[in-house]
Order: sequence, then C-alpha cells, then structure tokens
Amino acid sequence: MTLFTEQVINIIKSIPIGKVMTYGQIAKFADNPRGARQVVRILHTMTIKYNLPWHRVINSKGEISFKNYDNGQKQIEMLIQEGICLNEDNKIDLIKYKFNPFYTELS
DNA sequence: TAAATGACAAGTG
DNA sequence: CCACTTGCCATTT
Repeated sequence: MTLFTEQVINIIKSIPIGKVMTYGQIAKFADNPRGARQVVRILHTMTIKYNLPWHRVINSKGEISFKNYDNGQKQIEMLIQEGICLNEDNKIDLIKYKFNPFYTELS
C-alpha cells in the first residue's frame, strides 16, 4: 500500500454524484502525473474492498474504456442514473461533468 | 532479478 | 478525427 494508492482511493471516493474524473487527472492530483495506469490497477484491486465509485472514472476521451465487456453497458446505465447524460457516441461531456477537487466550477 | 502487463495519456503525422 | 509511437510505473509472472 503506497501513499499514491491511498491518495487515489481518497480522490475517487471524493468524486460527487453527477461528476466524473479521468485517469490522468486522478493521477495528477495524487502527485503522480504519470500514474494513470496505476489508477487503473487500483480501481481493479480496490473497488470491492473500498466500495469505490469506479463508474465515475473514465479515460481522457470521455469514454468508458470497459465497454467491450458486459459491465461496460451497466456502467453507462449507472452514470445515467446519477444524472450524467451521454452524447450519441456514448461519450461523456467532460466540460460539463469533469470534477476538479481544487478549483471552483468553471463554465 | 528480469520481463511482461494494464479499464491510460500525450504527442505526432 | 484516426492510427501509431512513446512514456510510465506498481504489480504480477
């Protein structure tokens, strides 16, 4: 259990309903700008234990990276249930929904 | 101990 | 917008 791991867990848990974060962004806020892939691992490893809102974590394109599998579709529905609307390509509007812990909401 | 892996990112053409 | 390359690093093999 590294410090980075703890930070990532904290950040993910802090994502409010109706907002999402990208892997790169999470990695950055956890003091490891190059750690996007570790964020992925942490999601896989810690989701069950820590009850993380993994569905609010997406890639930098605003897409669900997991859509090949059954869970991908589930994730989309979960996000819709939380008030996040997807565009026609099942992409998330990052401008609207990206969560910035340290800044006030802009535009 | 070394090599492979991954729900990725950013840059380039 | 798409395809390809490079960087990245904790964990797993």
